[in-house]
Amino acid sequence: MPYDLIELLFFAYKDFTGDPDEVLAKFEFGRAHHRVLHFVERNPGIMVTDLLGILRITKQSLGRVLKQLVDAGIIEQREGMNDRRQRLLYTTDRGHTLAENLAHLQQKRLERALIGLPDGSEDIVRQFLLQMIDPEARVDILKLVRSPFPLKD
Amino acid sequence: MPYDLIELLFFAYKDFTGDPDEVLAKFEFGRAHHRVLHFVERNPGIMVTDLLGILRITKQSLGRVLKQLVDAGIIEQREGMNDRRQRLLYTTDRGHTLAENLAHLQQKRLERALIGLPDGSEDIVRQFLLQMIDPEARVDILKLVRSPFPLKD
DNA sequence: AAATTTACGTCAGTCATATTGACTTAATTC
DNA sequence: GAATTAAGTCAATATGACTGACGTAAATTT
Repeated sequence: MPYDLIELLFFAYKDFTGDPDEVLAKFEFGRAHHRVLHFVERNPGIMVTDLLGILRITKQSLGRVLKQLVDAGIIEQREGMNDRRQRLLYTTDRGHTLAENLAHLQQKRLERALIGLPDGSEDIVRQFLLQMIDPEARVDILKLVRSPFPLKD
Repeated sequence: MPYDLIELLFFAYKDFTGDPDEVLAKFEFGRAHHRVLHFVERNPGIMVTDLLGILRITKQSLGRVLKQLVDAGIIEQREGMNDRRQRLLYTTDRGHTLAENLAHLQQKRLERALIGLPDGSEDIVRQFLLQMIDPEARVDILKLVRSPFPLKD
């Protein structure tokens, strides 16, 4: 039925990722770096394996991007206290600042998109987006995003 | 403010494009082919130049993908009647069928995502997505998507 | 204590999609 | 006739992903 929503989502997502892209380009980083930075920022001390699981990419794909972020002083690796095989990931101060800047751009766009919509629209959009996700993945993603509202699943 | 929406949108979009990806893989096509096919299907007889404008990619990027679609009998090129320089693009019967299949998958997912939401939610989502798009681009995109509802702006 | 598994990293090669810049051909417009 | 436009092409490059294989150290299981 809703044919136009396909296209609106396509263009909306394009602009949504476009804001960070401009900033990242100055650092010679791409979207892959953004994703890594974002999820490390949101999950300080995350294991490499778990990050791979979230991003659903291979170790090799992550490798290069992560190395560049570490070399640039954006992300820091610390040995696990319990398990010394682990290289737990944290953002540095610089990394934290960059991550906040990027998130801010996207939050601003989301806020602007909600302006003028009826009360409760944010929750409707939240619910909509959750239900766009494969049902099996929703529980895991809900834990990850720590959504501020009770979402009936 | 809404931090979780960033991540929900990320995962939602991933699954949204995931459905077509599986089908396209059987044809040895990728997402680039899908985008071209989609907009040709929706705008039969579109000029190459206009398609480039919609997708915002370069002629060279389009070139390879378009050639593969033409070779596979998915898209057809016809000389413009008024202007013989033009190679107007149309889907073939096969292309039309494939495009419908792919759109259907995405429509189904959108419909499922709207289930259980209050009346009027589809319009709220539509408005939200439109407002996620850069303001300057909205008018052009509205013409393109031919949205079934009057969108205030 | 030995064997297995896990966490992480790396080497090598490949593919898809995009880019920039330069150039050509044919047709249309001024 | 000159300039512009529509489309295509050549060449080189970059990003971000993949597969497959292998290595090392640490933890866990047997």
